[in-house]
Amino acid sequence: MKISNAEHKVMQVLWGTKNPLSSKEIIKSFESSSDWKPKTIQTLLSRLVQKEALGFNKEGRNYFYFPKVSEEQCLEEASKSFLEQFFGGSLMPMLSHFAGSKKISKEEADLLRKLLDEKQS
Amino acid sequence: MKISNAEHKVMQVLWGTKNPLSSKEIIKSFESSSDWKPKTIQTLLSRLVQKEALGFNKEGRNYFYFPKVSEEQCLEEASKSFLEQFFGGSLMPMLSHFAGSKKISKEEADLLRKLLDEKQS
DNA sequence: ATTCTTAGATTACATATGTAGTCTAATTGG
DNA sequence: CCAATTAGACTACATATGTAATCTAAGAAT
Repeated sequence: MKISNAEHKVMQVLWGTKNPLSSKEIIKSFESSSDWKPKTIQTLLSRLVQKEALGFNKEGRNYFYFPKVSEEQCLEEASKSFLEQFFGGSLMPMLSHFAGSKKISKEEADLLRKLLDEKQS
Repeated sequence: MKISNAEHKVMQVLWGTKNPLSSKEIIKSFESSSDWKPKTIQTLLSRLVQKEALGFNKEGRNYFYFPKVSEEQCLEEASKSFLEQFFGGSLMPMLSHFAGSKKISKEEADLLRKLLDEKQS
C-alpha cells in the first residue's frame, strides 16, 4: 500500500539506524527534528504496521519495530508514480529534463558524465 | 495549493491542447481514456478553479477553462517535494541514482552524455 | 409560452492523511 | 501489595481526494 508523507519520515528513521527500534527510541529520534506528539508517532507506527511496511517484535508490552519494505522498494514505487504523472512513465525524459536544467552546474554535469562513462565501459 | 493526481490529469488536457476549452470539450477528451462520469470531471474542474490552477470565461451558462499555472510550475513543485522526500531535497543525488540505474541502456546513457556535453561547451 | 435539457452549484459519501486524545491493562516504584 | 505510569488499542476530528448524484436556473426545442 501507499506510504504517506508523514509515514515516510518514520520509515526513514527505521531505515537509517540500526533496527529493530522501540517506539520510545523512535519517538526520541523525532524530538529535535519535529514537533509531533508521541501519540502522533505511535499512530503512524500502527498505520505502518497495518500497511505492512513495518513489522515488530513484542517484548513485554513494548514493541520493537523493523522495516518490512526497503527504502529502495519505496523509492521505486514513488518514482514510478511521479514518472507516470509527469513524464509518461519513462525515466529518460525525466533525466533529460533535469540534466538539461539550469540547476545543474558544469561541475555536476561533469560528475554525471563520469558516472555515465563508467557505465559505458 | 497542491494539485491531486486526478486533478493533474485534467490539467494535462488544458496544457496539452489549445485553450480555453469548454467543459464539454474537456469531458469529451476523457471519453476514451477514462471511465470518469461527466460529473466527476466537473467536480475536478471546480476544485481546480478553487485552487486557482484554472480560470474560466463565461459565455452564457458555459464556462471556458484555461490554465493559470503552467505545467512547468507544477512539475517544479512536485519534483521539489519528491526530491525532499527521497533525496534530501537536492537534484544531484537523484540524477546519480537514476543515471546509475540498470534501467538506463547504453544508448540512453550516450544520449544523456551528449546532452551534458552540450551544456559543457 | 411551455416544457425539456443540461451547466454549473451544492451536497454526498467513503477512504486517506495529519494530528492527537482517551481507555485499558500491564509494569514499575515505593 | 497498592498506586502511579504508560504502552499500545481504540476513538476522534478536520481536511483532502476520488467519485459521483441531486438541485436549480437558464437556454433550447417545439
